[in-house]
Amino acid sequence: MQIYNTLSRRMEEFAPLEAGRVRFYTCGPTVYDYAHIGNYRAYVFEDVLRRTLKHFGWAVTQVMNLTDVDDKTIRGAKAAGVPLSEYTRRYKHAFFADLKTLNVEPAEHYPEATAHVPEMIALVSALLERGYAYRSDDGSVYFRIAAFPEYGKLAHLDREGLRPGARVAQDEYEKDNAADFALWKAWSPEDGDVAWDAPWGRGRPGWHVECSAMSMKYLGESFDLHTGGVDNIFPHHEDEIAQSEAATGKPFVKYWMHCAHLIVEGQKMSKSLGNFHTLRDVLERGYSGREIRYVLLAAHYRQPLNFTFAALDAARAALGRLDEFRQRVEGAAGPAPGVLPEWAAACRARFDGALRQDLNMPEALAALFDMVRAGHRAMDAAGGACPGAEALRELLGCLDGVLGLGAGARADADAEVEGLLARRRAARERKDWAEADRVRARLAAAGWEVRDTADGQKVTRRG
RNA sequence: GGCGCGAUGGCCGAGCGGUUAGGCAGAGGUCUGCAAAACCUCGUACACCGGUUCAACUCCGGUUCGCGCCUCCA
Repeated sequence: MQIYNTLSRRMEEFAPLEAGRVRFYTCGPTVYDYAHIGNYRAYVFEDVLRRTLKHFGWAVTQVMNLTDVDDKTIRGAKAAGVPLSEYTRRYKHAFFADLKTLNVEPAEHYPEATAHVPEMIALVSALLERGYAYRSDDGSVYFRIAAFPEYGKLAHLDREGLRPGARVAQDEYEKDNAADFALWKAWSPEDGDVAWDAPWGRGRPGWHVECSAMSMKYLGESFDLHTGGVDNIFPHHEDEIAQSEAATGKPFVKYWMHCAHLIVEGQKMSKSLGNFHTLRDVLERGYSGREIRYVLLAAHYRQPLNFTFAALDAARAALGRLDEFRQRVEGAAGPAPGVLPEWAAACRARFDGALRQDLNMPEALAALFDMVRAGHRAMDAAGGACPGAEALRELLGCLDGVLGLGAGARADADAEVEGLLARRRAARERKDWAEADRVRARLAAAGWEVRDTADGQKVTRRG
């Protein structure tokens, strides 16, 4: 498959270092708060990527880190008056619950920063030994970018472009060069009891070194794929490359993929605009994880995505259409395996082709919807019969292995609903349309939609 | 200032040098007791100005507007 590699800024044919297996690292959350839908766009993108790799037959080893020590987590724990680990545990659990809501497949490893400090210390030691890092008077350790000529190759920044910006913290006067970044931060009183002992002093690891140490531990010194949001390109991923390649002398990552941000109702998501949404917020408005997932994956990952509630409504309708088709196929499926109809085979080819083209999900979905139309038409023409329904059902499952949209909630009618349905059936048999419509209205009020089909009444849960 | 991205029909959102993207919403129709679902038909879409070309939404140049990154935000 073709993917767009941020490193080369062009499309490349994807070929993992080891045949048949993809080693893949994903920057995970900093667990200091609930993640927002922008974060989940990245995680859903990575999930679709992971599922696509598996769909094309590669075995996948994916690692997603959990940053559970940094300025924000320390500050949060302090404000809450609880130990750091207790504070972050809550958000770790929330994060995994959210992934489940969005039907994101679990990665193979979720290493926590606080559990890998020895590995980070080893990496920093190697960088010190090789002359790529230096200690400051206060016991911090910095990476010397002047020692790594390729610094800037991912972000395509030259050193001239790295002038000190307004955001450089004032307390970083210890650095030789303003663009040098911290590998190790010396303990300061605000850190409280959050500290580890290193040969050069007490403190805590810098953020970038965490990803280098943990990715290389689980995936090796060189691996295939590293992903994240575009905002991670610089400095985070640039710094990871510098640290890792300086320490090992080997290429760090072969392909880098970054997803664009999302905006909300046409505007940048921000708390002051009141359009900052966590996943929980959106669920509370009555939308399902499945609907949110649909919206997040329906745009190409390298394009900014405009997240709107109108789009969620459209997603609900689109998913309803998919569910309708699936149910019709399942209803038509018999025991004979059958042969996949031609229109379905065409869809499969087009769907796969779209994925191979740098994960073109809009095109893949277009293929799916075209198949839905062709399928209904074929079944209508055949009086409801569907030759090859078994094979078709299997295909739908296969495509959903990539999409992860699953089946709609199949709520079972309870006794009361069954009773109403029986009443309506009787009314219809004696052509008492007024009574039939009254019962339908009652069911609708209870959230059930009735449809009269050739096979009798069918109810579906609405809302 | 540096690097980069975008502008598509009411909304979302692909794409390609010439042939229907797709979804949602809307209009008409078929079917149905009525609905619903499904199917059929319907929108003279590609920011603006030039240029290249037999042909440009698609390539090139410029303009306007918007956006991202330039030290720890997916």
